[in-house]
Amino acid sequence: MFKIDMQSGKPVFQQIIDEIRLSVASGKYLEGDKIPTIRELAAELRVNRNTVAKAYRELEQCGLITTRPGIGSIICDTASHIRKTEKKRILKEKIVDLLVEAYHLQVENKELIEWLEQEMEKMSNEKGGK
Amino acid sequence: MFKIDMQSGKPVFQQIIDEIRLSVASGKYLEGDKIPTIRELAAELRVNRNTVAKAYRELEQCGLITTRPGIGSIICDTASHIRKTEKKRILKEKIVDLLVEAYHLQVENKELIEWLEQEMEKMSNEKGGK
Amino acid sequence: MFKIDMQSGKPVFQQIIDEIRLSVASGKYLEGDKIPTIRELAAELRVNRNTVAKAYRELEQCGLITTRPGIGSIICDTASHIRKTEKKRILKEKIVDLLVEAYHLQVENKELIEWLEQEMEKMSNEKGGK
Amino acid sequence: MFKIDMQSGKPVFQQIIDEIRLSVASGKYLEGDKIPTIRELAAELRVNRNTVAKAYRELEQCGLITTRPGIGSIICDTASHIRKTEKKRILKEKIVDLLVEAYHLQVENKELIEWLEQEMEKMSNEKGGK
DNA sequence: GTGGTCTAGACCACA
DNA sequence: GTGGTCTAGACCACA
Repeated sequence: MFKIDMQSGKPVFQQIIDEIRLSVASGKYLEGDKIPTIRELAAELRVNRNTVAKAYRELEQCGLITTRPGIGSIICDTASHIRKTEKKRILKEKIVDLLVEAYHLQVENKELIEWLEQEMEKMSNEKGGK
Repeated sequence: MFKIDMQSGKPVFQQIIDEIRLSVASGKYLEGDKIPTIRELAAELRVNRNTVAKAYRELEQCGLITTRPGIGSIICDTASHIRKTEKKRILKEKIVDLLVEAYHLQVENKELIEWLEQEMEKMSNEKGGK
Repeated sequence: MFKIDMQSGKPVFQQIIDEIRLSVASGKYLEGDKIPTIRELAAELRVNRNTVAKAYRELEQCGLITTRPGIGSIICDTASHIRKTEKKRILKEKIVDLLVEAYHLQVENKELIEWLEQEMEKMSNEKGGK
Repeated sequence: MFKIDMQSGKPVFQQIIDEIRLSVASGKYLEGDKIPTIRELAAELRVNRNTVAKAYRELEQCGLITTRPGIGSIICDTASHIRKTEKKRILKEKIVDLLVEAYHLQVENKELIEWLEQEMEKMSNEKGGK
């Protein structure tokens, strides 16, 4: 599935959240798909069950999955109903971060957009191939 | 100069780092410019001297500023000598983050690129206006 | 374990760094070994937790240990991948220091080498005895 | 004469002390030689006069130079009358430092001794050539 | 006046 | 239980 990077500094529970969100965004998981149980994923990633539980709890709270005790978790909703201005605020913050980093790495705007478009295509291919 | 958001969840020292990196990226600071002393910035932002010192220490360690006891700190190097493959790795990670977020917020690729280009223009204007 | 000398003029955090580097060099710690937690070492040496944390942060930054929140710290890498010329530069500086000191103390070169070899043997004995 | 490295982290006054001690150890200065006045050296190195004054004060206090107001400073004594056990203590500390560093840089004992002997020869040549 | 070191102590996130 | 962040405040070395 995916690997946890213990050296990365990013909290383990956050890595799990990010990976599951990526799986949904790239089409690996579709609405209604079952995802691994907390026990299964904890065993596979060799992390504490509480850590996986925390990740699932947050994913549930933001509406991406539903966890039913005894059954497991399923992807429940890929639609987000946040207002446009809020969306713009969230994404602009990430965009500025990206631009600042690119500036310090001395990467040209043109090249940055190229890489962005490559990743967009890669993602939509993964979805198409499914 | 800028404000610290105590509610944001982002550590104060990290906000300081991000703001100074942004100031360099947007051309507000140029190589050789003096930045506020630790004491000055701490007083202005109303945070502890140690917190500013921590931010400056990290900025120094990654080569953006030089701090000399008894003198203060200056912007010392905006050129980064990281290898191309490494640059690509760093930026692709941030790009994927951005795309995942955009997907979940149901923002079209086209719109995302538009917003990115707006921010690019805004930054280069700030530089030009200097 | 070891003692902190509050009179020595050498900063406490630096003494901690030096002692742990010595422990690794003399074979007391091997790759993968757990070292005391920040809290434990602070209690034992009777210094502030922040001071130990600073020492550990620097040891981590130069790649000798890995610290993980909630877990503790382990020795992670005794191999240094610095280029030969760089190694020579670093050590020659220390060698010149040593020779200047020996000159002013009027210690003969022959005697200095003798003492050096004694220390080398002492260290390798500690490793062998492990 | 020599350069001050403002980036090195070593205090400026300490760099001056080290350089003058080196000059004596390597035979560049002999007993009775005049060294630059505080004003001259401060001008040449482009550092604060107080900083040079501090270095000279410490050199005088440990008996290496004599400063006479209005006249300047001369090298006055290269003989140190410290007891043997004290000498050994001072040098052993520096030797252990050197060995720990060499270990972490993965430099063999044999090679380290080779480099030490090279520096010894270099120094004695400088003296002979005088 | 400047940054560096250190303390005591509070509160938080994570495993 | 572990490390991380932050504060208020003291004292020191250096320029």
